[in-house]
Amino acid sequence: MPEVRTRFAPSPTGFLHIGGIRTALYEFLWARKNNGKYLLRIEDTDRQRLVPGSLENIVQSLETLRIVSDEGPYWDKGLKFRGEFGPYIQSERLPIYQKYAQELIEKKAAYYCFCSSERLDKLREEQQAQKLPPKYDKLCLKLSSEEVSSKLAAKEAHVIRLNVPSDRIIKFHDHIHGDIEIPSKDVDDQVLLKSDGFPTYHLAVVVDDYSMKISHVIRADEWIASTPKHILLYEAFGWPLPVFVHLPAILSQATGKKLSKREGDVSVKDFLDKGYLPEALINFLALLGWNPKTEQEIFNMRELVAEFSLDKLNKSGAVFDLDKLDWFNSMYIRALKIEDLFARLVPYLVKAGIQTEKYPKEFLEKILLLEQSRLKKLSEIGERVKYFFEEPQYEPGLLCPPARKASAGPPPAEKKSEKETILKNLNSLQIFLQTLSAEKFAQKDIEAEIKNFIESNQLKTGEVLWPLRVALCGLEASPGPFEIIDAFASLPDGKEQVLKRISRASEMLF
RNA sequence: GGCCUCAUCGUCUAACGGUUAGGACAUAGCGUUCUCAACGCUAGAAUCAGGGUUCGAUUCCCUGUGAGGUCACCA
Repeated sequence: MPEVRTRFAPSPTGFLHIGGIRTALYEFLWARKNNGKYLLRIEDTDRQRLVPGSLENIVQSLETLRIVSDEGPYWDKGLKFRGEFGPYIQSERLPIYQKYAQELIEKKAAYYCFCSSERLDKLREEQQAQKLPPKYDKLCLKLSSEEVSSKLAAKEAHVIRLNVPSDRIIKFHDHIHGDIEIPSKDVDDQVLLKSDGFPTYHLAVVVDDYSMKISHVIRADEWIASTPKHILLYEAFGWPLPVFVHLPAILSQATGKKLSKREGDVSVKDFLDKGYLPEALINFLALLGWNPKTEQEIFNMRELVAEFSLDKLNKSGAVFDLDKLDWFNSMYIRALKIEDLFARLVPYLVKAGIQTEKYPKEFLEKILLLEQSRLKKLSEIGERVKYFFEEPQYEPGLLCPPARKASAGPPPAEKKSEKETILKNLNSLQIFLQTLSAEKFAQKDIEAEIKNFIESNQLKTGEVLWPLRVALCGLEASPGPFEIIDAFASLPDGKEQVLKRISRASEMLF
């Protein structure tokens, strides 16, 4: 069995998008699983669509996600290359493609075409008007060799086209879909070498996959329709076929169609910026089109390598479900150790305008820990912990706890007396807390102290804790008051801040 | 339109031709609880349709329907 060699071959036409990542992931996993090689190759043969910076984005996105290539470009304070089958950028391999294109001409598997784009457009229009599938009419195939030579000598613009026979059934085997047959009459005489001397995808991919000894061509299933062209090329060259693995598409939640760049926010960078962890993204994507046939859902990269198999790949397209991604993300956020949580979250605090350097690390760690199990995305942190850094703004009415749902029957209690109770509780709590030393504000003490206070004064828990909590954070939903006080306690003026917020709440109610 | 591919809860998906069609996300309810989150329990929710083959089809075959992909000097 030859060495397993896979490749991910994106075009630098923009940010790497999420579907590409899944393809790259499967290629990577399959190579690792078989102790083979996974390589990255850049397919930049379309000069018009090149987007500056996208090559760097692709390379860096893959590295962030730990999909590390054995050969191809990588980033190390600049773009570098490794591997013995280079160059790994197609625009640097032009002579190779031209040589092979010549070979195809000689073998009569391809021919020169001098047709203008105007003629091709017109031809296409006519065919469409007659409801025929648009195809090149092989006009230039009728040219004599003398005519071709003189046109070439006159430097007429030309391309090289694949000469597709009209009467064949082209068969190939796909690892996921099984045998696929496509009549050659439905296959166009594809341009292989463009008039600018660059190859099209079809020539370049076949030449490179062969030259780089690729054993498994794993790619999106939108390529199935053009695979017959590739088969014809392999045959013409007399090269052995790689294993084809056409992956089902990732579908948009909104449209049910193939996820596309036009829908926005599908680039890896967007997800990373929003605060999705690379591990969560990988885990989620791995399960979109593949599953281990067990009930395990959480996989790290090592486990994925161990479990991955091409046989467990799915046939049908999978909808990209953001809710499920959010769930994976929150699972991974919760699993983070405090140092890691701190390192990943602080940049988002900074982004939210919080001057983190002004606060003790212990304080910041405590508030991050408070939110750890509540976050779906890292980017949510700023808004959630804002109240620690500025006076919370809220309506006085929020200080009164909402009626319990259980007591649906009787009309809401008289607001006024409730308000008075809350005010009274807040005031006596204030006095009580003043008598406590600042050290007692740490959680294990403050919880006991306040609970004791409630009990000895025969107060209702909800009528003390709710207003206290709202006074501290100004939010309907938040972590518990003891935890919030505990966080404040790691500030030099923590006690004062807590008391100040309580007295402010009292004033609002008064 | 031609060609190709696909079809199990809303979503991701399990199920040697024999299961009360399983799990997860989401949703709802309950419990815990000062609120939220987390956690625990519970509920509803699916085999696209019609024909075969078979003692028996989610599973195999055919037809239909639906969805997606593709038909460039783009990848």
